[in-house]
Amino acid sequence: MVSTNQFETLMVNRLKSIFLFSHLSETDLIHLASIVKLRSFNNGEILFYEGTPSDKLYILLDGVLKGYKTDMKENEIVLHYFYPVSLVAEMANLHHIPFPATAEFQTDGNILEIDYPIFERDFLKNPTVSFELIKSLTQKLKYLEDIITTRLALDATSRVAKFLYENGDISDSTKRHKIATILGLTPETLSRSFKKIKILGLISDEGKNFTILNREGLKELFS
Amino acid sequence: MVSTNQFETLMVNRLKSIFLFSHLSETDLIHLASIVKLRSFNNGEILFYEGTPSDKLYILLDGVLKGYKTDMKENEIVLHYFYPVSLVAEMANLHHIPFPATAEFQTDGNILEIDYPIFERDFLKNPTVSFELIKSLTQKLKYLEDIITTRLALDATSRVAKFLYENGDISDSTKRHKIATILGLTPETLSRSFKKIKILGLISDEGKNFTILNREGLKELFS
DNA sequence: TTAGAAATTTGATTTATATCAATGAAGCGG
DNA sequence: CCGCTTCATTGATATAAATCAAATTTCTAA
Repeated sequence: MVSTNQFETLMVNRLKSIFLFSHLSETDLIHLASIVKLRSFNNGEILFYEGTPSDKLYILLDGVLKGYKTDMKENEIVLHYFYPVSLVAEMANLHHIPFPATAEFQTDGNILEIDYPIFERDFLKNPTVSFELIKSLTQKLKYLEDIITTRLALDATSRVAKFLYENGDISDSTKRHKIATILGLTPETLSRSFKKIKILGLISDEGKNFTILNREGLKELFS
Repeated sequence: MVSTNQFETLMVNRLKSIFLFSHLSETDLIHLASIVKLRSFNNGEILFYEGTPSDKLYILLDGVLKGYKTDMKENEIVLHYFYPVSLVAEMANLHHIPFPATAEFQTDGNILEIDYPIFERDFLKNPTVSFELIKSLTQKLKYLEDIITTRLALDATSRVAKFLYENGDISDSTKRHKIATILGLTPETLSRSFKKIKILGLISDEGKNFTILNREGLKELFS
């Protein structure tokens, strides 16, 4: 069996490999190691629910996490898919407010859970930490801006055109249902929009896969 | 006529009174004063347009500024009303991307314009500056989250109920048209929603002013 | 390889809200 | 105080996308 010290060393090394902590001193890392916990989740498990008070800061180390809100008809509004390594919902911590959305694992994954009050007191003033935090926050602002642009300013077909323009050939293997959720559409509407774009000659489909025939034409549809 | 030094002193004092810079050293303030410019705007003037490259950081000192995007039918999607003292669109600067929205003055006002590249190089690492920046960014994230919750997850009547719940009696003098814009509704729909809520007995109107009769009832409508 | 399940497409209908049109009420300058 | 302009309300209609219901295609596992 390994001793506490060995655990500590392992954790310190793991922490050092995370962008947010890469510039911390050895002393800081050891202190940090004492306030974090590694947790594993299975596909489908919930990390936290919308409205839950937040006193933990989460960093996604492995797996894919979906952040979503639920509307009046119990439909999911997907805000974001998180891929490792990301800070999750740090805004809630910083403002001491409940989590604004639900986070659900889409694959098996691992989370680094940090005791937030202590982290705030001892690490938030650190320039590298705050700089990385700023980067993460602005990235999230960009995502939300984009959701607003896409979902409030564009109609169904324009949203699909934008998606194709931005995600190109990646969409091949992605389930239509998932694309529909990302775009805030029903699968039926998505299908009809794909058809319109096909008729315009901007894409063609061989079987299940799309080929983009006219990328600039797609852009025309949403801008 | 005042000398350069007197101008500098005036500017330094003005800067010191801004939360973001209140903890800077005298040396820093003098340096900062050399990269800022004070600009006045009239009601209706545009500070920047959506899509314009951003190399200035703006701080709103006086007046009210409206941030909005434009949808496919040329409708405004109001993202935010800025009141002094606020950072404006810092996200664009931090990520070196074009402004994501248009900013238009709703009253006469004053802006402090900062040369961003120099500011980033010389001030962004300052712990107080970055801390205030984090606060401002998280505040904006909250606004955007709220827009998404309101505009994507709630129907018209629920949005109005939420607005009444959160803004209470303030709405008295506010033009219906402005409320409608904030909620992303047409004045007609807003009027019909008010009527529904009136029939439910949650509010009453004497002439132009509303009285909230059942605040908890309002909450029930949107949660 | 094939049967059954799941995903996608297509068509018909419904729904919420925008739009269009008209009327009524309130605020304002003379 | 009056007429004019702006704002708010009400009613009728249009529209985009959701929902409901099949039909068809694709995937999967025996």
